[in-house]
Amino acid sequence: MALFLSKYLNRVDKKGRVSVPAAFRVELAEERFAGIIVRPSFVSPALDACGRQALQELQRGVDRFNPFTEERAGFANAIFASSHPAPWDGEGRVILPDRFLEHAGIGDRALFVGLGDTFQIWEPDRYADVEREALALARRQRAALAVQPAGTGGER
Amino acid sequence: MALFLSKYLNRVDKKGRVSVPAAFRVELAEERFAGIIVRPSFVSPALDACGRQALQELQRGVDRFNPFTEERAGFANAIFASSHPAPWDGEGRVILPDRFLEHAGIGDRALFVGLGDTFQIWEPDRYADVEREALALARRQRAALAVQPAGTGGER
DNA sequence: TAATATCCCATGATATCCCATAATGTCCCA
DNA sequence: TGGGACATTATGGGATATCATGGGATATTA
Repeated sequence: MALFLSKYLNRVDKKGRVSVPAAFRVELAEERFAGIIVRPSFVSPALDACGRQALQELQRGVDRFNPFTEERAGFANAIFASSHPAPWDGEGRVILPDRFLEHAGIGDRALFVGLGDTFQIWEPDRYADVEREALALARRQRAALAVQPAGTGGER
Repeated sequence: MALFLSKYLNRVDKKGRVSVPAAFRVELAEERFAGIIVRPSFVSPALDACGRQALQELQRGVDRFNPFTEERAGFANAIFASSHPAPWDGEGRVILPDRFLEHAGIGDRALFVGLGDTFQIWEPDRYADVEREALALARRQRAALAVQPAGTGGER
């Protein structure tokens, strides 16, 4: 399974292209689809990204709901309609839709942030604040992480 | 299997033609029938669409009902009788029946919305409301999706 | 034969491909 | 262990292909 680590700051050129960090591309090398799936985060001014397989597994999750129900439609809209496939070119660059750049406030710099099985894309300055808070929270709650027995997890 | 993602806003020209987004056509490239199957959604002012194969799978769902029951007839009518095959031309455009356009309130703009294994076609302004509610639902109920088995998560 | 749909070609905008380059990393061997 | 050769990466830009769109000409159908 993919494991996205560390942070990478890349430029958005005037054609709108950004390099996906080589380390992230390696994690996705097995995928059929040569690129990433991006969507605006529900909760932050940032973009969530992952490989296509991860979304296909979500499809199975949505399939559990009965067809023609509001619940199912709601989730499908939130997940699939807002997710955009961004294939990369020969150099590993993708183009992000304008509406996504606006959501994240991204201009000509994009910060790729590894989050384990997914990663995010941030406007660098905005991320700096969030990171400070995240670290503080992690310090306060570190006990909660330590005690989880191996394997049961599933919850995040 | 086909996976329809993202949203695409296309124009309906005065001949009634609309381009099916290239990304969607790629998902349907394997199908025998070169086009899409469309029907008015029976819950929203929108059109449901998919490839021919997906409809064949719905057929199997309907087959579970006993023949000659009202239930079965009801679904069969709702699904098959109201489904219209729309072949695309050399440029990937289809013509939607007038009564469908009326049902969805579509004038000269059509928004194609990917919903995973199917997609919908909306009048853009009408869809905006749906999207807002879907995102609100997703924020509230994030957990319902994240906990799906296999532990792959992917959602945050 | 009228109305409609299909085919075919043209066009501008946009994305993709391809090549070049500088900077950084990596490797290998003295 | 040092240092030079080589590979990889991020980045830039020009040429090319694709896409959505428009419209005329031809074929279908009622």
